[in-house]
Formats: sequence, structure tokens, C-alpha cells
Amino acid sequence: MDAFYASVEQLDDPTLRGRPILVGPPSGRGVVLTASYEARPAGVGSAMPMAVARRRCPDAVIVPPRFERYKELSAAVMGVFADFSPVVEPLSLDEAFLDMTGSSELFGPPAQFGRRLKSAVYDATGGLTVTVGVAGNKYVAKVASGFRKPDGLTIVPPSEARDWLAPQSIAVLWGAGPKTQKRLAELGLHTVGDIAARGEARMARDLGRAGRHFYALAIARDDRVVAPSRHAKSLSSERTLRSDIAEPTEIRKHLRRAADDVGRRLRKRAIVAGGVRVKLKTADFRTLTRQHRLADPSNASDVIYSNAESLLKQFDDPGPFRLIGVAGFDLEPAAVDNQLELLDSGRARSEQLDRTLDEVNARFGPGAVRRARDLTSDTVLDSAANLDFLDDDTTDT
DNA sequence: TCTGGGGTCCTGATGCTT
DNA sequence: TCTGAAGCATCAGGACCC
Repeated sequence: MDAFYASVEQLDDPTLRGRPILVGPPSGRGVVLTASYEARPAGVGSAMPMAVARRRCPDAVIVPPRFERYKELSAAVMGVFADFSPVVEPLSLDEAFLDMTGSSELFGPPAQFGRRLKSAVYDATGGLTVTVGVAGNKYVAKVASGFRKPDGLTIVPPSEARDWLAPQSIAVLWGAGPKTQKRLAELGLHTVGDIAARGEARMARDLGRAGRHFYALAIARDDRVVAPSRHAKSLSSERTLRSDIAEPTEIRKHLRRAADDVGRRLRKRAIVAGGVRVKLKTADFRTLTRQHRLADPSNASDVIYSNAESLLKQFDDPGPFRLIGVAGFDLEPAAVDNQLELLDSGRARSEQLDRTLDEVNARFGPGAVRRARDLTSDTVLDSAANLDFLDDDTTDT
């Protein structure tokens, strides 16, 4: 999709159309998630600090992200993709691979189905554009899909793929970020063609496995299949704080929040983590992590928190820190008895909550917590699948 | 007011087992 | 009983992607 988040905002609010907009946090320490095409000539783009973007593009309207809405439209787009191919691999909310092998009888030659796909997406979303790349493998299709944005359609037949890639910058190599690009440039390699010409042996000597990988991409070789479902290997929750903190009780408070979030999402997906990891980012931007494996894989927030807290003691850096996060890794499906156990503890928490609400009602008069009770009773009903009835609003109330 | 949050994968160090 | 190599798992850090 083209400038997906920004395009959705312009779709939903006609007054934003044709204007430079930045989707991102309006305050605090954040970065631009998406800049609309109107804003990009000013030199702003994704991942740029909001403060810098604002300076470069003072006319831009700052719009806070609405992920629920993006997910909704993403589902609509993925639904369109499913009409075109049974083998769809979503890469993110706004991007997917479609295996179109053998589809020409149904949808015609590439140019024709590319156009049909684009117009189907446009219709399903009420006016969002997508850029389509068609090629003989995932890597070339990916590069092609970034080629003529926005609203583009690029078709690269397999026989022409290598020549088509050759003049392009090494920046199009999947896996070559700023660090690797610098190294490649130091070796005198500036285009994809330079890498193909250097040969596999020299690339392997200079960069090891990565060198072999880049050489394969450079000659348009990519054997990966379109894989519709992949299960996550880790699940994390982290926040950059409003200001840096070093106070242990404050740090534990944020650790608790993150651990609760991880636990809740694990339970929602009925999976357990085989290990817990704590991540801290220092004020001077160093990332520190400590992890260990659990004796018994778990998705209980308390277990995740107590392990995270003990990991906290293993950091030698006293801070201050700008970011605190918790992750679960080595994920696997939860056993049935574990799920029943959680259901029980959910019920116990629900009863505890009821007692608390009664107490609050008794002190502040009947009706004081009606809103909270309404909120929770709905979610308690859902608790078989989702034990998160204590959302922020409820606890605040 | 300069640097997010969700992830994946790779590498080198280290320690354990055979 | 000691030693070393090989193989493997785990951990920490880092690069990268959207």
C-alpha cells in the first residue's frame, strides 16, 4: 500500500487530502510512522524523529495513529488478495506476497491481473492505492513493488530480472541496511550489478554468509516460497518513557506493565513462553538485554514479572534508562490444563474485582462504579478466550 | 524536544556434554 | 585420570525490516 497510514487518514478526513501530513505521536519522544506523499518533498519520511520532521515540514498536519482503523482496512485488503490467490503471505499490515503460479487462466497475463488487483483494492477500501510488483520470485517482486510508487505496476519477467536489477543501488538489497551499505561502498560496490560482477567467491570471502546471500539476490536468485502462515517466535512489549529514569521502584513499575501486557497477549493467543527477556535502553542509546529460560513455560503475568524482576538485578548499568521492555521467547502452544488453570485464576480475579467494586460503591455511593462493572462484565464473559478484563480504563475507574 | 514498537535473523562468546 | 576436540545450547549484542 502507498503511504498506508497517511493515506487512510486522508481517506477518512477529506480536509487532509492534498495536504502534507505526518502520522506519529503528536507529543513526546517519537518518530514519524508515515509521511504523506505531499510531505515527502520536504525531506521527511518514516523513522525520522518527529521534532526533526516538524522542523523540515512546518506546514504538515500531525495526526496520531489509529491502529484499529489501519487493521480494519488491512483486513479488507488482505481479503481482496485472498480472492486472487489461495497462497498469500502477509508481511505487515500493508504488504503481502501473493503466489500467482498458474493463475493466468483465471486472471490473464501479469499486466492484466496486476491492474485487476489494483482496482479491486481501490474499490474495497473506498479509494486507497497500491503498488504492485510482479516477478518470478519474492525478492524481485519486492523490489518491483517499491519501484514506481505510488499507484504503480511493475512487471519484471524472469529472463530480464538480472539486467533490470543491475543498475539499481545496493540499497535495494534485502538485508543491506546503512551499516552494510557503507561496507559495500568501501569495497567499491555501489550497484546491484557491481555485486553480480564481483562473483560469489569474492563476495563470500569479503562478507561471509551475507556476501553469498547478496550475490544470490544480485543475480535475481531467490528460492524462498510464499509461506502463508508462520508462527511468531517472540512477543514483546516496550515503551520509551517520557523522561529517563534510574529509580528502581519506578523501573519495576514499568516492568510490571510490560510483563502484564506480554502475559495478556500470550494468553489471548493461547501460547506460552519458554523464556523471558528484559530490555533496557540507556540514556546514551545503548541497548542492554538479559534473558533466561523458564523451568516451566508460562503465560502467567506474575511468572513473567517475577522472572523479569530477577533479571533486572543482573544489569550492571545503573541507568538512567529511556526505554524498558519485556519479551517472551521460544513460544509454543499452551497445554489445555494450563488454559483451564488460567480460566480459574481469571475467575478468581473477577471475584476479587467484584469485591473491590462493592467496596468502592459502599464508600462513594451506589452507581459509582457502574461503568466499570459494565465494562468488566462484558469482558469477563469473553474471558475464556481473553482474560484481559482489567484494562486501563477499568482500573483507573 | 534527536532518535518507536513490533519483530526476525545472525554472530561471537561461553559453557556443558560426549 | 587427564586432556582436547567436536557438537550443541544458551546468551548478549547488533543489524535489519515494516
